[in-house]
Amino acid sequence: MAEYVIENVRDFHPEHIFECGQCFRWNRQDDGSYTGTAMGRTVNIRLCPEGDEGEKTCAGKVIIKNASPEDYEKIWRQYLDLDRDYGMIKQRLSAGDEVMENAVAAGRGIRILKQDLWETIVSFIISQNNNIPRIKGCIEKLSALAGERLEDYDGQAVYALPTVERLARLESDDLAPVRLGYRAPYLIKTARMVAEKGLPENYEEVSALCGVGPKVANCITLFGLHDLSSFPIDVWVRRVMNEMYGFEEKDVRGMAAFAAERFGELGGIAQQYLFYYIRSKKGES
DNA sequence: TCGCAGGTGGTCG
DNA sequence: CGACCACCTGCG
Repeated sequence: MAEYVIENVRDFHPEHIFECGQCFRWNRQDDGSYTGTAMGRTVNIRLCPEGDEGEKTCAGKVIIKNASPEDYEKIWRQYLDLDRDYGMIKQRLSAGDEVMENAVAAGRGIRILKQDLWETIVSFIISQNNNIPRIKGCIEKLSALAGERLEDYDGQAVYALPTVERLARLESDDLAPVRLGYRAPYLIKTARMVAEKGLPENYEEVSALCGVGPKVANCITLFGLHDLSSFPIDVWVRRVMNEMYGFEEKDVRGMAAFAAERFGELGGIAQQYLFYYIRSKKGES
């Protein structure tokens, strides 16, 4: 199987990237690498740390299994956001902010993936009031039920997420095997809205979709529209803001205003460090 | 058993 | 507006 090797990558760690809550179709392998499907392709991604500081700074070679040089230039370079200087971003976020300094140290290899807009819409509608293993299961089942079959990987059948058109023609009952619960009608309604009016282009249009409130809308603008200033506030971020920045648990307005003021255009990236940080701390206890 | 998991839509006052 | 509250589902 073809491998593509990227030399001298910095600030990149598969575990941080694929476990920081931005995506649901990447799965950890025994060797610490991640296998996943995006943009119609299935690949495996791993980091080989290099140098004395390699492990600490997340620097080294990134190896993409099942990718050609053309795939890399056309897909993965953008998808993995490899042209952005995260070292600089981390420095700016950490300056004068001890909480963020620790968060950045915990999730130092995070990068914000440039995901497909429709995929983020479907994924984050499913994510509401739900847990990550079940979200992943739902997305897999939904793809197997109504998605296009892609090239097999490792002898396994792989399916794309259902298209807007396909989903728009289905009824909620058709999705019963996916076990989406009350989210099934949200998904169908949203697919019909998008089939009718096209994909949303800003926060307001994203918010108009069915099953999309402020939290999911911010996830979609951040991960699907690549607006890095978006700052999704979920239970975990509320927890960090409460425990580390001293906000009242329910003061979401105050948290949003603080994030806009403190993190500005980097709000979304800051959110990912905070999310990864608090979740990794919880895993320790 | 029952609360919880990356919230939202509907319905009150 | 803002504060409730029901809601599919599966797991500990």
